[in-house]
Amino acid sequence: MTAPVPATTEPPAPRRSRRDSRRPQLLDAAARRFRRGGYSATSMRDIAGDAGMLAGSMYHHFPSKEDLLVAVHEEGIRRITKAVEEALDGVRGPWQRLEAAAAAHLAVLLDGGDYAVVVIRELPHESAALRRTLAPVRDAYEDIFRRLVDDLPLSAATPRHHVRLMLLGALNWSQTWYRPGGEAPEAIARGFIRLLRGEH
Amino acid sequence: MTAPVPATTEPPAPRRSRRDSRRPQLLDAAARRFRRGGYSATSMRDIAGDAGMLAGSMYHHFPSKEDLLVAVHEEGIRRITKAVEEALDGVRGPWQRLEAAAAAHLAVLLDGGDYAVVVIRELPHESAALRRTLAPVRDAYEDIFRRLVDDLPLSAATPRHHVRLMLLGALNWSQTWYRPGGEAPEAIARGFIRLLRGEH
DNA sequence: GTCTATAGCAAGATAGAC
DNA sequence: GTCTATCTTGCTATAGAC
Repeated sequence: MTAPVPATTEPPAPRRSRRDSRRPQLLDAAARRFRRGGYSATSMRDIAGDAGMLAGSMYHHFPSKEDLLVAVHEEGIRRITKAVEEALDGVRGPWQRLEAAAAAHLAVLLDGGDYAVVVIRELPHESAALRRTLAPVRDAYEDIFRRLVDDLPLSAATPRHHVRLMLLGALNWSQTWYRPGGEAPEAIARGFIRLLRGEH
Repeated sequence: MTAPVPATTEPPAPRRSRRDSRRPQLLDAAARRFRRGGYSATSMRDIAGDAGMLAGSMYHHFPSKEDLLVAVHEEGIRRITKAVEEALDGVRGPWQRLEAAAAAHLAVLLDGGDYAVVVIRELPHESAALRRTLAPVRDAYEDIFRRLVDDLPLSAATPRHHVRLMLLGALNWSQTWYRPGGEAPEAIARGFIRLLRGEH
């Protein structure tokens, strides 16, 4: 038996019932549907059907459709934050760090599945719960990029918020034109950073 | 009386009944609602109410909700194309032309009302009719920027599609963070173009 | 934990009076 | 051209059997 050590990694993880085994599948199905059709156009029947159950059964796992959206958002932000922080680990040089973060952001957004796309595209105007609960978490994520841009060696006259907004806008918009099999996320990120550095 | 000259400007304009006077108001209301709440979450009753009529009455003007969305898109693309072409008129110098187009695009998107926002954000995954009918028109609009980027004096090694995608992505994404009263669209466009030119 | 069954409601759309 | 009234369908969510 493992002694009750003070856990530093792996936070307590909200205690749910012993075997809420279908919850991840429901969340996956929801993320996929929300991505493809949007939140409003997706029905609980759609999601339940994808997970192999009937609509009524979902309410054992999630109390409402809105809670489902919040859960997808939480998971999406968790994944994208983790990916970016891991990509930054050990990288030195301000431009190199910005490029690493951009590449990781893009990789999760374009190849990392449905959660991140929902976070980026399904804006919180859908739900008041989303705004209240998740706006701070989103802001915390954007702060990573704010700090990376602050570290760049730019002239004092260059408005740094333009750099951040331009890069994040270009990255986030990419999910509208990207098609799997095209240019790799790392290549796109490298290209965008090169342009920002004025190399052309 | 005007003789039936072969019209070159002002295309025939789909003949509707003599006094379809409420149609513009309905279209305005729809654009506003689609922008704020999204297409799926907006009901015909919402739109009709905003225009001061009941839901059933709308069907005298538009045969379906989807037709309403298509009409909003058409009008939005028309406005944004017109604004950019007018902004380009008489401007010389490849970077100056790109900046003028970017500023006009941004001005319509941020201060120009609801139509353009719907065009940009309410992507055609909503409706098969949108994809078929309007994808070519959207592509034609993007071609304006493709040509402007082709005219830039860049080294042969610079991938020009990165320039176009980065700029349009940054511009289109701006409607997620822009707040009226902040930096003017022209200033944002100028800042983005300066970054692309490598001036920092 | 999933099912059947259904309550309760709002949606898009139509018919016909005025 | 707008109204009233309504049809039909689909939705979220709940209750209770198994």
